[in-house]
Amino acid sequence: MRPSGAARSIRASAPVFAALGDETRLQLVARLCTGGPQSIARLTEGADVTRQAVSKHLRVLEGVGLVRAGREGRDGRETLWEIEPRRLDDARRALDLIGAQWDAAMGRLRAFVEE
Amino acid sequence: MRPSGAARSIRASAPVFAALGDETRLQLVARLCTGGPQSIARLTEGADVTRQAVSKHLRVLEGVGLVRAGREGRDGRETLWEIEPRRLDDARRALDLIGAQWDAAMGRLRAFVEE
DNA sequence: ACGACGAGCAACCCATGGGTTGCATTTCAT
DNA sequence: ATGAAATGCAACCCATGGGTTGCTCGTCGT
Repeated sequence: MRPSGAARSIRASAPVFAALGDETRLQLVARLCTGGPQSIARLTEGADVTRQAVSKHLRVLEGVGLVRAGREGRDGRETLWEIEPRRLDDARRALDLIGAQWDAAMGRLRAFVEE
Repeated sequence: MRPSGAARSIRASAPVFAALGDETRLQLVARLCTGGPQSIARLTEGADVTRQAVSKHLRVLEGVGLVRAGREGRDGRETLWEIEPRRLDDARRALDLIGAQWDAAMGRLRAFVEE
């Protein structure tokens, strides 16, 4: 992959990091991972903010594709939200890419010094 | 590691994600990885913002430990900024942790279904 | 049919954040 | 010594973001 492609791919994942950058939101995705699909009401207990705040955060996470409003549970009034693990992988890959570039740079440096 | 420990560790890395969540900042760390330690002036070319903006962003990155103001170059007036790759690893580990919890949850689900 | 539950919508508050401009400071080159 | 380069500091602007409250709406249980 050409560096410019990598750079584009990295820049593109900034919104995902931004979404993960809020403590409440990060906690939400963590809970959705451990606890599986959950309703807003259930997510609100344990979060120290209002249900509305949780709702907003879910919309943000949905906006960057980290979370999805799944099919409703058997209870018609509640909606179950679930993680979209692929997006999580994307973010991880971006970090891997950056780290790899760094490692490559270190390798070049060592090669240069030992030359 | 107990789940509560993992949760704490995950929450703690929210600021790092927040720092990476800005496109300009993410680009900065990418460039610092590929290009090695660089001065503010050099980083400013190629970034479509003011030198002051770049400076501020570097402070932010420094605040979360993603970047360090290294020893000055041979030119006494310029300061070289370099990546702190350990912090990058921390962030990656946090994502791994979340992903692992998800995978474990999926494993439990499959086990339950196939039971 | 009525009350409780889950959730959406809208308005509002205010702090933070990204960005800029202007000026001061140190260091280097000539 | 004088000017240019690299940076810091400070004030300011304004948009966004996280949070709340109040109300409405659909749905379920009884």
